[in-house]
Amino acid sequence: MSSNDNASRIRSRSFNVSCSDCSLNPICLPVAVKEQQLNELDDIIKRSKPLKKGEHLFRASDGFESIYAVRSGTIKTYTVSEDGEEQVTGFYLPGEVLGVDGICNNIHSNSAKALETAAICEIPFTQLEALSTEIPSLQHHFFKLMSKEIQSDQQLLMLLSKKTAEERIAALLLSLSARHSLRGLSATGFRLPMSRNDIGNFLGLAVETVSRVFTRLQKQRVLAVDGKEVEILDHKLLCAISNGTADGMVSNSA
Amino acid sequence: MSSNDNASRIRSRSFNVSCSDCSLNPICLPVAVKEQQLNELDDIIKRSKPLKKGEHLFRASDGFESIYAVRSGTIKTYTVSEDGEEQVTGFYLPGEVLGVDGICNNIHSNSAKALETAAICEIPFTQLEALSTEIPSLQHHFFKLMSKEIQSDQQLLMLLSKKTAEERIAALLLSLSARHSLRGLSATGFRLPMSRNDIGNFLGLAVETVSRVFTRLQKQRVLAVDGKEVEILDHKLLCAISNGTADGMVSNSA
DNA sequence: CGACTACTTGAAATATTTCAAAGTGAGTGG
DNA sequence: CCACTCACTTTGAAATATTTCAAGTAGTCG
Repeated sequence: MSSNDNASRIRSRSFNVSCSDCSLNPICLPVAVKEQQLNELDDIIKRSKPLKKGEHLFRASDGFESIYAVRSGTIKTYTVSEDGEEQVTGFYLPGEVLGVDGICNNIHSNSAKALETAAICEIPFTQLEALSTEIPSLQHHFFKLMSKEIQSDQQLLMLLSKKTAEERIAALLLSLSARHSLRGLSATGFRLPMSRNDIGNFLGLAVETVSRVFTRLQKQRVLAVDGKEVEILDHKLLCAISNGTADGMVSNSA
Repeated sequence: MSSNDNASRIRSRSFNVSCSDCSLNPICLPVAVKEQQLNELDDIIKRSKPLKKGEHLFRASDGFESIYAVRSGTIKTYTVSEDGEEQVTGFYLPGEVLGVDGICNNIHSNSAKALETAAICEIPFTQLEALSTEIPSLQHHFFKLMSKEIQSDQQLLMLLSKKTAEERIAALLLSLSARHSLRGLSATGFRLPMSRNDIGNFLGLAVETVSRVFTRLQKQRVLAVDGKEVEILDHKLLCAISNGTADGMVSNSA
């Protein structure tokens, strides 16, 4: 609808928002750092001009230098297999950190691309490591952050190997919903920044299947979909679908 | 064949092998620690009596206290979804470290079970963190280790969403082969410590499919399989199969 | 406005699952 | 030491969800 919905457009000045002024600071790296040490973190963070839609933040096989926190917009990460197949490995919303896959070999194993205009904070890893030895809570936060990445990958594994198309899509929508909610945004209505293709790729489904599932979920009155705009009409049922308790709707209230 | 192949049997004394005496030290945590500091690492490691086949090292929802390094044997990790479905998330060979998934919520999200008698080093995480702030190379190693876990999960993702049954199994066999090789063991002949069921579960396939694929690969002379014993007869072809370059065998020598 | 890409829908093709049953192996107890 | 049981594995045939192929529609951008 609103052709002017550049909510995520970055005003030029905002390049230099410091962590202490950033609205994401309660869910981003700063959570791990005390007020007085925030400057130290702030000092190593580089904020360059926003990425435009389709631009790469880094590419697989690039040398690993930094990790990145999303300030606005959405980033998708993906790997390309030897035979050229693309696999989307994640979608990163504001406040989320990406690039940690590069640590183990000093080379990025994913590429990262902006799905829409995106402002990014770059955090040189060597400096972050140094800072982490000084600020144990930052070190700890980092361990947690990587652990969380592992967990979310593993949840996705479960999704891909066990679930039907409906379940996978329900799970993705619920994940996005929860993450929006964490950011103080609507948990029920939001815009999918990625294409159907990306969704299918991420979930291991053909585009056509994604499309069909959206249609089915609309017929069931679980969703209202209008292009990229999604509204969750029946959150409970969507949960049920996501964990295979659908149809009969055992409705184990909890 | 050899009914006495208890290569992995632990002699009672070996409970207390220190890191400096452990044959795995070039591939395990000690790689990150200088000779003189090895004692400090050694001091926080607990070595209890070996797990017997089927015993749990920890269970999902257990409080997270420690991470674990496998000294001998094989550990499988798995999660259980709300609806009770099990998903195998990994197999851990000697020298590999597991349990890091628990860091982010202070609760293990996986269960870990011995597939055969297994000796384990337990490393209390709080102490490891403290030590990591003192030994930057240890901190770095840890970041690497977790990063590697992320990468391997992501490779598995690719496997599950893109690949055929043949490709998945080829990839698993190649992974095991490479890891054996890294430990100085045969890359071509080894024993699968896990059941066909575990393989199928891990790869997102029905047991029957796993069985059928093994049979097919044998007919193609790629493998010789005798129960849990596997021999890779045609490594090159197995690689080709694993990345979808099979049949026509484009044989892009490299 | 036209060209392009993204999305949707239908019908046929297919790989894998599911169901069913038989074969194999290891471990236990007589 | 053999027989019995139980769990694991293999194999076949039918069922099924998803993919693939094909075509049409909608939305976007120059």
